[in-house]
Amino acid sequence: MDSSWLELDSSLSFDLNLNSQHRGFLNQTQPKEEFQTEIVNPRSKSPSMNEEASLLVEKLNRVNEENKKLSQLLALTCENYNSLKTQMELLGNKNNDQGLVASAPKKRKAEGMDNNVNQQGNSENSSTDEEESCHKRLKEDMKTKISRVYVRTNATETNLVVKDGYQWRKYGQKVTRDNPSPRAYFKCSFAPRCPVKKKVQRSAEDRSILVATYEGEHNHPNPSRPETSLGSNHGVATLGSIPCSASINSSSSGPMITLDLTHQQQQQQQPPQPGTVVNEVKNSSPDQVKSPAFQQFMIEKMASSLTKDPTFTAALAAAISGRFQQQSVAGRW
DNA sequence: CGACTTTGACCGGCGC
DNA sequence: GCGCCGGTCAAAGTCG
Repeated sequence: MDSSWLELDSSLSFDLNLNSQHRGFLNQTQPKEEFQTEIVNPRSKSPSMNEEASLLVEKLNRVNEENKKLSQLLALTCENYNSLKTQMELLGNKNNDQGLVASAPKKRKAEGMDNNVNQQGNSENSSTDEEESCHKRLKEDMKTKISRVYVRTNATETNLVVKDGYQWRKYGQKVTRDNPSPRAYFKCSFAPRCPVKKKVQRSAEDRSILVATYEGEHNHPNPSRPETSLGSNHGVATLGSIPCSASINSSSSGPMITLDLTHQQQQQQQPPQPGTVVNEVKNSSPDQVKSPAFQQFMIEKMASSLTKDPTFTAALAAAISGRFQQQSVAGRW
């Protein structure tokens, strides 16, 4: 179990569950079949429109299939996570019972390392690799708060700029092995002692998506962020006790719904992401956020809050109808 | 002229 | 020990 696995897990859980919840939301108001026929019927006037409609239905079914597959993958991933977590807890308890903490990897220097772990590390080599990587990850989590933001941009653009309201100074750029796009390194330059760093790189899978990785916490307020600077179709909702922001954007690839579950956190340390189309943030420190139970709770809260929020439903309806209008206009030309 | 960007060099961790 | 790789430094270049 390494951090990349967890990142995948958390991103999947947000995106996919959101998807399934959207499906659920749509199903609540209109069963899927009806939803589809509503799309089809107005277009049954001409054969070409019929064709187009059936293509759309086909496409919709394909997407639904894909969502199902991904949901299954997510379930499997959560299952794996659960079992690993249980194992880790068992190992942790075992170590606590013995008054031991797993020894830190020998090769690593004690950079920002938890003193307890460092001091108690001893010559005993009983810990497994898995254990070591778990502890390494935990230490890293303690050391820095890491969050990721995905921003859709023009794939042809070459600049690696993610506008988030903070001032950044670029101090390096590298081409990494796993991604042909260069990775840019930024430091927060607004406050002289601000420790926050940012890495920006285009996604290897989708070059139109910029992946910004934030490390650390700003020790100053966002210089350019008025509290109400959310975009026109950006709204702030509360999922139970969990504040978040939601926005609907019409991009070239269609209306996309953004849920920012870190709104509360961002008010303190992370900037908002105006224009963000896909915004997933992994705050790795609280264990509870990672737990499947918590994620399930979040999903349920999200679903109920979204379906109850008239602003959201209106915006969603507008985005969907806008998309259909776009397609029917495009189909005519 | 100062602030910022670019880019090759350098450093340290890690795997073999 | 060696080489690879990600991250950082710092001199040179660019821009307003």
